[in-house]
Amino acid sequence: MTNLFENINDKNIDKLKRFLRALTVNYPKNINVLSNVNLDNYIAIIDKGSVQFIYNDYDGNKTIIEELKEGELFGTLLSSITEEVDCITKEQTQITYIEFNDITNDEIIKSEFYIVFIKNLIKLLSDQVKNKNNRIELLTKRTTRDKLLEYFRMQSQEKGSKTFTIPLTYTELANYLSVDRSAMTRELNYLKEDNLIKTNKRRITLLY
Amino acid sequence: MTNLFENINDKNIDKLKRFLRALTVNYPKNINVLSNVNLDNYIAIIDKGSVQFIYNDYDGNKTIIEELKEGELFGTLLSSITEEVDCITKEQTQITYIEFNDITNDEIIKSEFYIVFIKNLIKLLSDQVKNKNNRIELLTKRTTRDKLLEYFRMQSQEKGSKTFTIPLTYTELANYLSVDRSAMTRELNYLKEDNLIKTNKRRITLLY
DNA sequence: ATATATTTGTTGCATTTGCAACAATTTACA
DNA sequence: TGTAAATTGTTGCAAATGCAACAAATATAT
Repeated sequence: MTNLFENINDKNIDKLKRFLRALTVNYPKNINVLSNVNLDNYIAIIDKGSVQFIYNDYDGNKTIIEELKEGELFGTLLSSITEEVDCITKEQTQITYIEFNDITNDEIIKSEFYIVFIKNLIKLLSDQVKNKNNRIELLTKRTTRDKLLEYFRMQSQEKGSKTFTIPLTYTELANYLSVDRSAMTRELNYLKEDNLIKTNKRRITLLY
Repeated sequence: MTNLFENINDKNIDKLKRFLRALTVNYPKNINVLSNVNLDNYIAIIDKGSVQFIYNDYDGNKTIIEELKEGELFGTLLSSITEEVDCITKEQTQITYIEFNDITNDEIIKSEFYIVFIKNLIKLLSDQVKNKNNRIELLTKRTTRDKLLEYFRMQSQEKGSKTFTIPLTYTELANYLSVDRSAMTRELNYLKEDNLIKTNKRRITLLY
């Protein structure tokens, strides 16, 4: 995974951040991040840790919209951040905020590492689109079975093996695929009965 | 909608494209675009027209994955473009291809409109993420009813009115929401019975 | 203008799925 | 280490939805 400051040495990272007027904040676990942010049009990068975006229903229900990990982006530029959405740190988390307009401010564009930075940023944004495309591909499958099989196919391809360990808990996976967890467990059992997969905890083997 | 060459005059656009070694191609209707592309790691921008990405099933079924219009992006950088996917022009369409590495080639970074171009590109990519996020928000709704209501809410907000005309045919909408079209029609009827909406062709009025 | 293609409307039926309500197991942490 | 919290497993049931197979209405092309 590329990070925003890939191929820039530590000294220059500090300089770069100063030029960008970037704001880097360290949060403890379980902090509502958005409540502290007073920026206008910004991109936020998760340097370390992870956050959950939680949608608060009109009648008090909470839905996890997404979970972002190291290297992932959010911000007004990328998503409609509304009143109803909280962004909660899942662990100690460091986030860097950059104002959109500062991406091309006078100071930064003259620096010798600007090009590298821009390339990193574009790469990160592209990866973000790629991730979303993958999730959309899963979500558009009509049945839980197809969602699971497609997810396993992707994992298998990524890991280069018919056997792999999924990087999510089953609860998180159900959320990611947007299906009921218990119904998903049921479908996993059917897949096993049909000899399409074998599982051991979160270790999956494709049998076809 | 921002376009890649926003705020750059026509003369400079030509220069910019030359510097970027950008390839601009005009396609007639119903052409398979990807079959002609011989680039490595690229971003493609739809300058004019529209395309459909179509997934070809192992047993001959076709599914429309997505439809991209003017200003939207695709390419190896943004999506896994595989054997099974075709990209078909829906009308006469102009597409510009840019190699990722050329985004920061020596010639281009010295030009006076580079900054504008970079900002446009980042804006376009961000918009792309935003679009995907919106679609994901819809797709994660568990019922057709909720998908429709959320879609209408978004449209209503965007248009700033309780009455608006949806920019898709109902067939396309069903595809976008990934639900069966006939089941969607049924649900639309329920929504009308429940006095939540009124429709006239593709003109929707929210009654709440 | 007319034939052809596309979109829309409708309905029965089988299947899938969400939901609820548990128990059992595993993990986190004070 | 012990207790609380989170995750996983299971199942009955009602509701939602995909699918198929049409007819009707629009739109598109020659």
